[in-house]
Amino acid sequence: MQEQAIIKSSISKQIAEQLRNAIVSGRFKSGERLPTEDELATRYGVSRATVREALKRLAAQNLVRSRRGPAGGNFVNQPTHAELAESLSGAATLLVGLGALDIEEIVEARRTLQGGCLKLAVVNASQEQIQDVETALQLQKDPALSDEAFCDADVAFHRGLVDASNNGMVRFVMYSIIEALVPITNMVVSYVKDRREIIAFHEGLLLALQQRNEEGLESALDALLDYLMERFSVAQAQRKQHAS
Amino acid sequence: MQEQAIIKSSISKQIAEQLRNAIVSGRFKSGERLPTEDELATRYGVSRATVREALKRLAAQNLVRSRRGPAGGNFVNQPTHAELAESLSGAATLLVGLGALDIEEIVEARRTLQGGCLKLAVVNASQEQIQDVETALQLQKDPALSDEAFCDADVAFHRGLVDASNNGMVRFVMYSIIEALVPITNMVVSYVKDRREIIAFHEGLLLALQQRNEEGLESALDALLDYLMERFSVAQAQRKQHAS
DNA sequence: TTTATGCTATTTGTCTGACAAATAGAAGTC
DNA sequence: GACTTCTATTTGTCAGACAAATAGCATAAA
Repeated sequence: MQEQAIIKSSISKQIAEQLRNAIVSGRFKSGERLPTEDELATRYGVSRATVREALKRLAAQNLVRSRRGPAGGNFVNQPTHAELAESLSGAATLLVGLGALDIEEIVEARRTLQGGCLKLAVVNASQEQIQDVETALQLQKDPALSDEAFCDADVAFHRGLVDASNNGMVRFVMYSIIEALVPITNMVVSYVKDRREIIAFHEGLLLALQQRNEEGLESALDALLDYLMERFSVAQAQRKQHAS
Repeated sequence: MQEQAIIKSSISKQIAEQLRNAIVSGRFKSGERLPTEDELATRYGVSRATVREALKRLAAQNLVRSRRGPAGGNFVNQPTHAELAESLSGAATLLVGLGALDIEEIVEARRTLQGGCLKLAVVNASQEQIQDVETALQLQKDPALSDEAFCDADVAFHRGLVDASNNGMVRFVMYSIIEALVPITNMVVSYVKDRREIIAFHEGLLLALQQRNEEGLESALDALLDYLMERFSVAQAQRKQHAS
């Protein structure tokens, strides 16, 4: 006898909750196919439209994927690291966009948490991971890159750096900070046309990682953050002037 | 001339993207009302059902809230800290539930990142925040608490600790780790019936915070994690035995 | 035998139109 | 003035339909 309580939220939301619980608790395993929408509809005694709204809620959380066709359906999605990073970065950019986080806070957070992360990296980084970082840096060096592509490459570089920590949770967490920093990099890159300095910092980081030199890594990253903050305030001032 | 590319994703997903961008970029301000579903439908040239699926995707991210009635509609939602924490914890528990993160990783992440966080806390914690931590601990001491309530109080205590860092981004990030640790605490609490040890560790943490003793904080937290890990492996072994 | 082609059934994606439910505001009533 | 009632607006849900993708099978061609 479960107390189903008097529920005030919409049916589609409740169904989304139930399905979500079923997935998280393992009643539907990863990769498995959910019942068809029609069947869910009859099972819950609602229309397909309602079921679909529930499924779309889950899809927004990358919990289900859907495919059409006879072998299609709604599948429990094992979120890839990329998708996780995407949803995290979504949350982070949202916070920045809504002004719930300010730039100083984000930079401070990065400074605060990077130490431990880098410590892990120098211990755990595999040769392959170091190679990945190097590759990312090479890509970033291409002068033909648009500003946007340069920033993407920048994100890839920093992600590579935290990937080297070889810890999924740390990665999960640091990705969101990296993403939150994107607006800064963006502004600096587009106002300060010179990319060489950023590249130089990155080369320093890579070198220190290759030498497994923790202190070098920390000071290089600190210097990069100093540089970004300084240029950022300049760019911000310029933009303010333009606006006036 | 924008290259609109050949788009392969569903219309409702695209609309969700567009609305999301409009919100994040500030074209719809926080608290503002979006156009009615009917209007969005005609504006995008799709049916209301499609618009609704898009809106439900956003609702799942706590980006919009909806109310019925003449003064109702879909509103841009400034996510509260609680809602953010909720969606983060959702992501974290999901990861743990799906087995994408294992316990050792999470504990290692906590060890890795706590240092910086505590450093901030000893510097920035306000009297009020210290008081909040103390209150949370008092609540946790109530022997009448159910196991579940005890774990909730545990989460509240640790959240209070990271709140003391006074940095929104750090908080955002550490909340997810705290949440990911819940399954451990849960298991330890329900198998090892003695709560006094956990409470004792927490008292040590509180005291060190009050004294703004960073090293004390770190070692206390380390000890707590050691304790949890040890009890956790015991509990896990017991459970395995039961299962066999 | 192998490859190519088309058919068919299944499932999600979208549309249409309708009604139910909530509710803010106006109008009417005492 | 306080209360009730009515009305218009908007989201929530429903039912049924068709479009689009696609896996599997049958068939035809090489």
